[in-house]
Amino acid sequence: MSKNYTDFWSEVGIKFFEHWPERNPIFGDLPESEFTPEQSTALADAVAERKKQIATWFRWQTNPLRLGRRSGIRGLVVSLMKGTRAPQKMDIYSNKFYSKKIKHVADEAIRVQSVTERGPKLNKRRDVVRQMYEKESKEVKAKIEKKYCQKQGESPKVDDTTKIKAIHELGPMLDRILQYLAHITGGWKFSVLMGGHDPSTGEVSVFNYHVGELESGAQFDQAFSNFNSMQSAFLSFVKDAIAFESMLPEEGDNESDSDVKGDEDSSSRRRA
DNA sequence: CACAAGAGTAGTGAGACAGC
DNA sequence: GCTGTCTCACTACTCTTGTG
Repeated sequence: MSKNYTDFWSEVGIKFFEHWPERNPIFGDLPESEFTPEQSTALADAVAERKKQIATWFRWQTNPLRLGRRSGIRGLVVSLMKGTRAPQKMDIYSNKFYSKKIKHVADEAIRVQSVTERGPKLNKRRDVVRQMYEKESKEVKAKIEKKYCQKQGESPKVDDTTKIKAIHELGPMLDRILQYLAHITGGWKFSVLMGGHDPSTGEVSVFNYHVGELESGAQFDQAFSNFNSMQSAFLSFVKDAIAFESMLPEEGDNESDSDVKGDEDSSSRRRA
């Protein structure tokens, strides 16, 4: 996945500084030939800093997390595929203690140092969290450490709202995936049967999705005369499978995390 | 094959903004 | 006014690729 971006960043840098020369905001109209060595160094540092900022901005613009927020479909795909980075100890510490004891310290630091920009403010808060965590007692650190270890192997929790949203977006999501698969397989056709408990109705629902059609426009479900009976058989299968699953013992998540809410409740497991 | 370098990802809280 | 989304700068981490 790694690519050589050296030329790209050089080009971006050239274009950017053509439009917005870094020396303008620092030294105004003073020509470069009149710079002192210190000013030249300061300018070089500012340019390097600006390049870093541009790279960060570019990465943010192409960050799937951000893109995922834009549309439900992509967002869902991203949310299904995410998970390569577990929350860090600092994240857990902040999450747990921010409002209780970090916020007022951070606010005070921001006020004293007259930080006004959003970026530097965020950095200050992160800095305060880091410093406070370092000064924390062994007990607190041990707690955070324990939680951190738990989070590493933990699957994301899914509540009913998430499930309903995911079910509603199955069609468009599958469409994107299957269209892509059809493309890279050189035109394979797909028929997907899916079903399960639908929290929005409380019933077991089944859906079908197809890629590929005949000259008449008919997809597999229309082209195959017995498709309805096939779907009925699948519905029965799903119901039986759900009934079987409900007889299995609950998965051990006994080391319950009192902070985690919205866990799947037992009523939603008693399916149709 | 081991290592280094660089690219990509996920997350943080606040504030701005849009839409209802 | 409320709610949800986007943006900001930065870092720790993972993943991929290049090099010796």
